[in-house]
Amino acid sequence: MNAVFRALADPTRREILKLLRAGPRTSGEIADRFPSTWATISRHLGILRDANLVLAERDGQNVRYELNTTVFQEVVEHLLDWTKPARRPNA
Amino acid sequence: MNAVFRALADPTRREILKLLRAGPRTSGEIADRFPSTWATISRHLGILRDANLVLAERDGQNVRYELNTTVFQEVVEHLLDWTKPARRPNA
DNA sequence: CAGATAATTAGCTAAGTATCTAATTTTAAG
DNA sequence: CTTAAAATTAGATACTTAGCTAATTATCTG
Repeated sequence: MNAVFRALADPTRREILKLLRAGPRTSGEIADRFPSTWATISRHLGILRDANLVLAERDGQNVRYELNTTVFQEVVEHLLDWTKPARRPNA
Repeated sequence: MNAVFRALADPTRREILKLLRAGPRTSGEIADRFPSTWATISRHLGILRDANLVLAERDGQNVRYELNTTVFQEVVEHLLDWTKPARRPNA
């Protein structure tokens, strides 16, 4: 879970995730949309992959990335927990 | 919103938030629970405060910190958006 | 296999951050 | 006003990370 939060801490990576909401994209398609180098974007994608926020699948010469919505759900549940007081009312 | 995600990226800060789920705590009470120095915890609290994840209120010699659940809700809604596909089904 | 395209990895640098100790502020009590 | 307790801020250092260029891997095509 630490990797997830660390991955979400970078604005470029959050933009990548936002882009992927529209559907799977190849590494190159994603890199085209950002001012950074392809290599830099590739590194970001690696971090998102390690955090399991995206899934990667090679398709010939291309690598296709897509959102892993399951992990998002987990993060949301994690945070929702924090909006409620803890079980024991020991405040 | 960037400050919020950056604040959540640190495990110590997430632990502090978890602790505050049980109710408001003073700076000293929080610092006691962690191996780091009081100064370090104070700095973490400042970051959480800047991100609006916690609210601080001075009470005599003490400063009382409490969760700002409103901001948590916002983060959750932010993430929930990402679990659904974007409006235009242009995948 | 050779060449081209897609993508990642390696190595480096600059900027950011977590932590510590020491100094400073703030409030309360004698 | 002086001392003490609570908390933050300042300054320094070690570590991490985002970004670049260059090199490398992987796949396809002729």
